[in-house]
Amino acid sequence: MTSKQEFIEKLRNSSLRPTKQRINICEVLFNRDKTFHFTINDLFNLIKDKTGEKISLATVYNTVHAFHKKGYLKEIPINSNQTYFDTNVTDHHHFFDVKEEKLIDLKNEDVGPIEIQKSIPGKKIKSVEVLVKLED
Amino acid sequence: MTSKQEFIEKLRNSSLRPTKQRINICEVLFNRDKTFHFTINDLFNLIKDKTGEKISLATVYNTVHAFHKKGYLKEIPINSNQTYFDTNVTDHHHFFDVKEEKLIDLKNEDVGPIEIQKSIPGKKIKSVEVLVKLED
DNA sequence: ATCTTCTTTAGAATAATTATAAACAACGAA
DNA sequence: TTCGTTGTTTATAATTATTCTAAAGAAGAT
Repeated sequence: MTSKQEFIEKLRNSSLRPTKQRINICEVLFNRDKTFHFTINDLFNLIKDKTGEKISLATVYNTVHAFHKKGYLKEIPINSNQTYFDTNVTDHHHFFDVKEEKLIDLKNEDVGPIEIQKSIPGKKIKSVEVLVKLED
Repeated sequence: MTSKQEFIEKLRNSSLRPTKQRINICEVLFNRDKTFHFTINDLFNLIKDKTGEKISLATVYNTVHAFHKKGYLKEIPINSNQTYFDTNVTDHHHFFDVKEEKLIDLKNEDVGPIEIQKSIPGKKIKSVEVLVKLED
């Protein structure tokens, strides 16, 4: 359980003004034990349900993008009609159950180290992500 | 160089009627040495340029989806505004240049072996794909 | 307090994709 | 070949996720 005050500090330290909306989003996203996969729409509905306060969809987009940019959220690379985000920003990978359209976390120790032996001049590696598709 | 006749047979064998449009798409997609990454829009423009015949965007969508379903195309799992497809349906990995929105193939030997040490009961691994995002 | 800057917001704009339904083309049987 | 059936193409409309806009509001600094 993280206190509201800690979220406020975290936001300030990130040059993000601690608004009511951002604090609410923090509570929904980061007051959790387990990692959390979500879409913008999931989050939008959860905020209404959990905080009882209304928020604009645009603000959810703005905030998620801001958090993503600051490295507090990670985008999960799967093709879907909606973009998925993950509160677990540590290097880790995913199973994707194709039939059930469900994401499952892979702990880092579940996947051996990945060596990339090719490089592109002028570019550096930003992330290395594995998607393991599952079938029955 | 694959002949038009071979495409016609391939289509028939897949219970897809060999229409002029589908054959044109086959020529653009599969008459190649190297693997080919594309979006629907890329393909739509290429068909106009290469065959000189007009085609409806809806037909390109229909056909790409049909080919994907039959396993002749693979969807590349990146989050982008557009969906990318690949004519190389074998397991392989990709660089994605985030700035230029460009995909680059990684040969299998460019990536060390990937060990997945977790399994989900009742499910088996269908594919293991690595996406390496690049930045400047 | 006041001024500046950042943030929220509703709604409009954009853009990829999917749905619709009428015209058309391929197929198979007679 | 001709006819009837079924599958396909097409233009266009509809849908949907996301981004943009510009005005109102809130936070921070002086």
